[in-house]
Formats: sequence, C-alpha cells, structure tokens
Amino acid sequence: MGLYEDLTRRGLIAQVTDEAEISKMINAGKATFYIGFDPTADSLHVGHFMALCLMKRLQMAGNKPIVLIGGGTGMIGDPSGKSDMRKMLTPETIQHNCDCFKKQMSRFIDFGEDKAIMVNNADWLMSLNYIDVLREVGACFSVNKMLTFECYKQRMERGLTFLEFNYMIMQSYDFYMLFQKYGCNMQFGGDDQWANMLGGTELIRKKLGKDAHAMTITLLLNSEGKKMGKTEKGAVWLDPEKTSPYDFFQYWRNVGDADVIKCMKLLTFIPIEDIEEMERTLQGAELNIAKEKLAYSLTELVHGKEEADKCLEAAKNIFGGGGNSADMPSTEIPAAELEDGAIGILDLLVKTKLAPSKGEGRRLVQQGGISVDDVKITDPNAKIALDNEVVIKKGKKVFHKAVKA
RNA sequence: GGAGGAGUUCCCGAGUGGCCAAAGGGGGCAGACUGUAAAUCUGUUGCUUUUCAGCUUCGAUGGUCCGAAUCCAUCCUCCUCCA
Repeated sequence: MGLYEDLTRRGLIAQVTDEAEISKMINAGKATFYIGFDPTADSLHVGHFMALCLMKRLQMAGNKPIVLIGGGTGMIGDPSGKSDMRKMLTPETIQHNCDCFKKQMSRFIDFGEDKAIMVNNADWLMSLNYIDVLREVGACFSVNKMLTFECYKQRMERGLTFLEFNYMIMQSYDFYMLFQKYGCNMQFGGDDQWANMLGGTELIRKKLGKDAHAMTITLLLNSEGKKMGKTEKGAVWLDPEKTSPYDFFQYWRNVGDADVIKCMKLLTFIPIEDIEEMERTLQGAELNIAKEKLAYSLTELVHGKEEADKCLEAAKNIFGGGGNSADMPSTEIPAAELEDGAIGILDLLVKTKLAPSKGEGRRLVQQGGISVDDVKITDPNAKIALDNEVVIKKGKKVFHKAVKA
C-alpha cells in the first residue's frame, strides 16, 4: 500500500488540488512540501501534532519537508476560523517562540543533511517594500473573489481589519518564495487553511506559469464537532513543563468512545490494519483497551518510551486499585509548614494546586470529592498527618501525592 | 470628520440608587449512575472566614450621595449609520 492510500484510509486527507498528481508524487518520495506554523505560543500543542506526524510520515517515504515558521505572518495573525482579532505579538515574543518550536520539532523531524529544512518567513517578508509587493503580488489577487471566501465571510459580520485581510496574501507569497528558492511544490495545512493555500498555488501559476499543489489535513474534531486538544485549562501542550506527561497520557486515556478510533487513525503510527481490526471488534467497555493504546502510543511519540511506560504504570496502579504510584504528580511540602507533623486539608489542597482557593477546597471537601489515602475527608478542618507521603484523590480521577520534604 | 449605540463575573447575557457578589443560560468542578466513556439527574461556581462578617469586582479615572454596576464629568475601546 502506498503512502497516499494509507493517509486516505486513515482519514487524514481533507482536500487536495490534484489527487492523481499528488498521490504519484508523495508515493514516489518526489515531493518537497511545506507546512507553516504560526509562533503564537512558546510550545507546540496537540493541534500542531498532526501536522508534525504527517511530516514524519512523508519524510519516511522520502519526501522532503520544509518547516516554515511564521515569524513574519505571525505579526499579522490569521483571521481564518477566529471570531475576533488576535492580539498582536511583539517581535521579541515571536522570536522566542520560534526558538522553542525549533527545539521541539527536532524530536519528530530529522533535520539532517538535506533531509529537511526549517525557514522563517520573516527572512523575506520583513524586508518587503510596500509598493513592490502591490505591483508584483497585489495585482494577482481579486478582492471581489477573496471576499467570497468562507473564511472572510464570517468576519465580514464582525469586522475584519486590512491587516488581517492581508494574511492570505502573505501566505501565498510564502509558497511562491519557497517554490522558487527550494523547489517546494506542495503545501500542507489544516483544513481551515484551504483558501490561503489555494491563494499560493494560484499565485505561482499566475507568476510562473507552473503547477504547485496543496493538500489539507482533516481537523482533529471530537464527536461534538469541537476542536480537540483543548481543555478548560487551555491547550494540551507537547512541552512537558506545560502539560505533564501524566496529564498528557490521561487526556487521551479519557477521550470519548466515539473518538478513540478516529484519534488513533489520525495521530498514531499504529498500522491502519490493526486499527481497523479494533474498530470492528471492540465494543462498549472494551474500547478501554483502545484508549490505553492510544494514550500510550502518543505519549511514547511525544515524551519517549520511558515516560510512556511510567504513565501506563502509574495509571494501572492508580486506577487498578492500590491507588499508589511512584509516578503520579506530586508536590513537596516543606517540613517547616507542618504543625505537629500535620497540615490542614484546605491548605494542603491549595498547596498541591488541587484547589485554586480555600473556598473551593472547602466546597470540594463538603461535597465529598476528596480522599486522602483512600479515606474520604468530610471535615474542612481536618488535619492531615504527613509522616512521609500521602495520596490525595480529588474527584474520581485526579490523583496527587504530597511528599514531606 | 459628523450622528447615534455599547462595554457587567470564565463566556453569552439580565440588571437603571439600597432587597446586588449581581437573574438566566453555557462552560467548569463535585455527587449519583458507570467502563478513567457518553447521556441523564443533583449540588456548586469572586476571595478570606466554622459562624457572624469583612474584602475585592460591573471599561478607566474622578465626582454627587448616608449609600453607586445603576446618577454626573472626563478619558479609553468597540459597533452602526453618514462622509
């Protein structure tokens, strides 16, 4: 089975400009393709992860990836799919974020000799001359046509600044530049990027009379149509400092039944045959097997085998009974903060960040949501003796260890 | 540039002098039910406090008043119509 067929079967491909041509090119490892990343935060998150996986798959098949960091376009902000204007980032922040991206990506992509390159569009966008751009590129875009695109339609209601309106032109220009400088003949991106990407292929055709291709990846949506990889606390990050491997693992362990198989297909490198087999055979509670595989596999990809093993082990210990584990998240409590070797339950909850305030902690206790070493705590004034360590359980599935230090 | 309108808690959105820490909905958290799922039902949802109560919060800053989200002034931001 060719790469393209595998991608199709996994449901990764959303839209393509020329199926036959693209399929032929990537199966043969002839594509030089790029994916753009806007440096809006100092870590990649799950939303970027699919793109990284795709790059990896393609690279393994011999294609050459170009990672385009949007140091220049990041200064504008993509209006697609956003209801409000994004706040502008300072050049310093953008630079910092770019650096962080680079570091994280090298885990997935082999940047070895001629294998892949990383470029920053600030390198050419920043020095552009307004008049030149208008003459050279501006003439190729029809405002009438742009305004008919879905991504702008929504914003026509709420207002769209000229700044944001230009995002598409910048992105098209990127493709045009990459095509000329590196022979980049294909662009990949999220499905919400389709219009922007087509802008690039058209610009190349108009300016150079050559064909370039674009392909979009299915957006990772859950069964309710919401973007995945977001929690109330924010995005699920790939940076272990921002989202601990344990939390990362648990996020995937807890996806809804309806989403497990889809996530496996889209995100993991588990052979498609195996996934389809699971899809056929696993029913109801058995899906937990698949969830565990999903969580393990992704944690392994992002944080390495060692961490993944730890997370799996921790989960087994915690949820399989026992309720103790060396690898559950923990907080050290300095001995100096103990009174007679004990600490008030509310203080403990706040210290371990299980509750943001004492008031909320009190509520949790009163509603029966807190256990310490498997003993339910019902008195907000309870003192917890901390000889060595205790395991605090909040709700059904949040475990945390407090260790005397 | 001119004329109007709007800014309320995580989000949407009520509230036009005291009964307002502020209706309702969404979201979140917890409980029941379960499979670490979904759906449903219940409770809860500014901070401190056992209680009483205190403190901070309705775009910003000043003011009127015993008392202001609510009235006045100035400023900031956004929207609509006209140019």
